Amino acid sequence: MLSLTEENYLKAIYHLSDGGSKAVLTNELAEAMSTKAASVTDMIKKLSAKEVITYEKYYGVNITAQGKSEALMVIRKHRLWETFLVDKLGFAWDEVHEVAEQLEHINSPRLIEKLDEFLGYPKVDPHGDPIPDHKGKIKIIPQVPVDQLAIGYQGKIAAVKDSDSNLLKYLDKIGARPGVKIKVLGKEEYDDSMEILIDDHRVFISKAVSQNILVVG
Amino acid sequence: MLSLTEENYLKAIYHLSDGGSKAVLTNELAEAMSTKAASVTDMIKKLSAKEVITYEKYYGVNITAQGKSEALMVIRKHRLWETFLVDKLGFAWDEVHEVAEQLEHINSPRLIEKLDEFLGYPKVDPHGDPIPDHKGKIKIIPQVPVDQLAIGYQGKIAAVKDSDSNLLKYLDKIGARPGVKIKVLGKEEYDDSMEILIDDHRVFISKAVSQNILVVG
DNA sequence: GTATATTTTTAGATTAGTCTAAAAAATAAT
DNA sequence: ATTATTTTTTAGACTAATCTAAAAATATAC
Ligand SMILES: [Mn+2]
Ligand SMILES: [Mn+2]
Ligand SMILES: [Mn+2]
Ligand SMILES: [Mn+2]
Repeated sequence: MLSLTEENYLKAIYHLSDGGSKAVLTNELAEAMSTKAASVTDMIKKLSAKEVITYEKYYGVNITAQGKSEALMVIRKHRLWETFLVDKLGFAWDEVHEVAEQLEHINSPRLIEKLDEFLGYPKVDPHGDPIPDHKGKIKIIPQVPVDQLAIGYQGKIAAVKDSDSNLLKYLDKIGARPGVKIKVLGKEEYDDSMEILIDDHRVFISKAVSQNILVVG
Repeated sequence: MLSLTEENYLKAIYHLSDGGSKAVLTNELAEAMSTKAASVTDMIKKLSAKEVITYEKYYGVNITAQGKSEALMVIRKHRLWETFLVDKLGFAWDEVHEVAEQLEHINSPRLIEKLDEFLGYPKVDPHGDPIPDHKGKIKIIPQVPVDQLAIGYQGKIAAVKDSDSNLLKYLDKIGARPGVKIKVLGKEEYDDSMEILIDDHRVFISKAVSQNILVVG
């Protein structure tokens, strides 16, 4: 059984390791958790005692199969609750992340199964992120940020980064939502800004924005 | 700002004091919180520092106006979530209390207002308990437990105690739900059991049961 | 009205999560 | 191959919430 804080650490480790494919360093975890390296060292000792990660001194942490499964359950809850807030309660997509950060820690398997059913077993959350199923299986779609695309690329927006409310408000304003058509028209070498077509609408976006829009790779 | 534990203590104080109308003793609070008197004394000091209760050594605690308002907000959330679980997710009424104990601590005023709207501004929860409105106003209906009724009493079930799952399953089986007609036919002096009519259905109930069915006083 | 029993409070410890400051290990630079 | 820098770990301390055991206050009994 993991505490709320342990769940948050584990989720961060899952994300920073790209789903378990690489080791996570103490400092990047400290950065992600807005805490100090010393606190991270303490916590990773506890998490490795609980066998959700493995830990080699000075070389970072790796998530175990069990840890991955627990992290995916928290992510499942987070994304189901975000979907509920948008689809059923009429929240805007920029208002849900903070509340979901709380709701993801509610412990009731029955609640999550019922919620999933109530929502019609959604495959993705309001930001385009895939929702793990009740077995913890997640369909990882390889996603590429728009700033890495070549001129002339045509495709569809797969997802957007969901943690910054102001970014989401802006993306909504320019119509950059999952599923919408996108085409790269030009790149400005000077400041890495881009000219793109969103649903046949021409817009100029800064690098800070292009990094946060993801298309299918 | 109150911690989760502080919220739980305050809620217990509100209930034990009958909504603020009498003082609560250390030991009854310890009993209600399944903890030790020493822990209660510590917590009481913190709560009175936060001015949600007043505390006189050896004479128990009283809830302040601010404390009452905060307790009512937690109760509002608890009962709205219970209503959501039953009405929208299809939970049985004996399955919701434990989950609501967790959900009641989610902090998001917007979430609660949206949830209230989504549920159609319900007046009572699945167990017949009144739901405080967004101002914290609660319609206190004076309720009397069935074991205190005289033979011949006729009326309607107002509410049932909601914390024991087995009791609720049994009440459901005999049809004892809020709003259902009830009539007292007889009382057995020997064991305080009663013969009652529930929706024109004759049943015998023990004292343990009759204490947990409430009618309008 | 003194003795006994009950209730409540204090004292001292424990655990989870966090912090700052200092030591140790690993990496980079001369 | 030393020295310097960066990263990570340890050491020691703090807060919230809990506990047991002992002391103090209140209530009850004779
Ligand atoms: Mn989110
Ligand atoms: Mn999301
Ligand atoms: Mn309840
Ligand atoms: Mn209830």
